[in-house]
Amino acid sequence: MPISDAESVVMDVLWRSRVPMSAEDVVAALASSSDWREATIKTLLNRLLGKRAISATRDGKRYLYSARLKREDYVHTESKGLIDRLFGGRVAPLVAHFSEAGKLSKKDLAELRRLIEELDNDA
Amino acid sequence: MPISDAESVVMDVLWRSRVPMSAEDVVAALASSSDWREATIKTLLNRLLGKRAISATRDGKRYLYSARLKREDYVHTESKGLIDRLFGGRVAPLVAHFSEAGKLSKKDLAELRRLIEELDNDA
DNA sequence: ATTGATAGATTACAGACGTAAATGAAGAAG
DNA sequence: CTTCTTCATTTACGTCTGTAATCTATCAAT
Repeated sequence: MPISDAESVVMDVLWRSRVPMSAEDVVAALASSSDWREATIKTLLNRLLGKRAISATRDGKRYLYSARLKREDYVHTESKGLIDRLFGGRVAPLVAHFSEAGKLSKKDLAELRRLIEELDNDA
Repeated sequence: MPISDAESVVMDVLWRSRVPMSAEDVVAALASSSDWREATIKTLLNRLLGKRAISATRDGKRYLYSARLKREDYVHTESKGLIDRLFGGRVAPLVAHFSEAGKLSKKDLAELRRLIEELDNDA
């Protein structure tokens, strides 16, 4: 089952914490960046449980939630999906697209150069 | 308004044709790659009209549809959205991700090398 | 003019999503 | 033991999506 946009925001909170979090913790973590009511966040936690993207272990009265889906896997699925749909499944055309749109920063450029070089050296 | 996945499949057909197409043409173009009923495609065309992503000009009995939203713009919105959400808004980390996952083909590598070189030369 | 075909417009309907309120159960307080 | 509090679970509800069927208007044929 795919993780929805709203759900992924909650996942982000859990991914950032290496420790299991209570619902209250999650609510607190999102207090500044979102204006979701607590009930909304509870719903999202439950849907994520249903999708088995997170797990919950009882801690007395409440539960502690932690990510079960790995961020890397999520990122990969999403990215591959987009690259398959829009760029024929290859990464270079995406980079070319951003290059042509003038959307490659100096930093990007430098990092890409370093990456390529590194790959060339070790292949 | 965002273009949905199903709608984008119809857009693809229109993007590929430099000529306006009738609904029947679109149905024909999708016959092999999808198993949508004609009614479904009509619905999608109408929704795209509603979103003003395509335009229709009467041609006797029927309409001829053509893309109004440019593919480049669509691709850019989608790609930027993903890169912002998952890679801090920069392209290089996405490439790094695929590199680490061992998902950069020889072809990708070569193309990236060429791209970087070209950008270096002209900057 | 009536009838049949055809293309577009309207309606349908279940599931996902964003957003949340209401309810229920279990522990804390008195 | 009864009551309050606090979580979690259930229910809600409008919109969007995927997927179509049906209705309607118009053009062609008789």
